[in-house]
Amino acid sequence: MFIYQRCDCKECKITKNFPDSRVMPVAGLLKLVSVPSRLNILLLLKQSPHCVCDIQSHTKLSQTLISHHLADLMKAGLVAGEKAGKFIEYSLTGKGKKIVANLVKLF
Amino acid sequence: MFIYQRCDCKECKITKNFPDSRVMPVAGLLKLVSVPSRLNILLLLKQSPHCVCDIQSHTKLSQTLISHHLADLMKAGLVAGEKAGKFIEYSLTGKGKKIVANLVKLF
DNA sequence: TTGATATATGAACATATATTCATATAATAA
DNA sequence: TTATTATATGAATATATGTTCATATATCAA
Repeated sequence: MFIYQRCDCKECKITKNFPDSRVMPVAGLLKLVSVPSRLNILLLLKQSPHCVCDIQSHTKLSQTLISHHLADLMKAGLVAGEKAGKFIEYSLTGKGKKIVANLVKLF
Repeated sequence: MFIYQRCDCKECKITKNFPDSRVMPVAGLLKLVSVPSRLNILLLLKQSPHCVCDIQSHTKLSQTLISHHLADLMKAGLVAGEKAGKFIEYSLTGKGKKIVANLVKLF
């Protein structure tokens, strides 16, 4: 077939190295951190743990939006929350730290 | 103010280190690479340069979609195209290589 | 020329999802 | 208890954008 004659990667390793099953989860993570408001929250948590109201005081984001984002980030395993009396301290998980560390290199 | 009393990061370095002007461009890049079809194209180009029809033969993406994505990736400076007769060979730029290299660490 | 291949592009469509709104729960303070 | 603070959550809305469709240009082959 003509097309394959012109193709450089004759063994076509790509689809083996990066099948959909591997690409999709990563794309999901990237989509999660690609939203400015969520990225801001992650950068805040990289500095130190914060409760929702702390995040509010550092940003222009609404309480509701922050809660939603934190829920999403927890579901993805990037963030964990620990109850501290009236507050809930949110912090990066190991996975979250690793990812944010890689992201910061893009700045 | 109450909120600041509870806040761990008293100097509030975050907004200085990561102002919107720095966060937004990165978020834009991340959004670009967070789309599975675009991420697939980048991973293909990481392997070696490809023309549109090569990418088509490696994926299930339509010619039109590939062209649109490549245009977007070029606009962002991640990809460059070089005319080779009837074809156009697309490859990662330096910036593109750097970013894809960091992304691969997330796999 | 004519036909086929390779690619680009603007408009339309479809869909995902960020954000807000209204409201509920839980804990603390008075 | 009541009032206030901290947070969560489902539904509704708003919007961005991925994808397709129709079509145009350019190159090469016959």
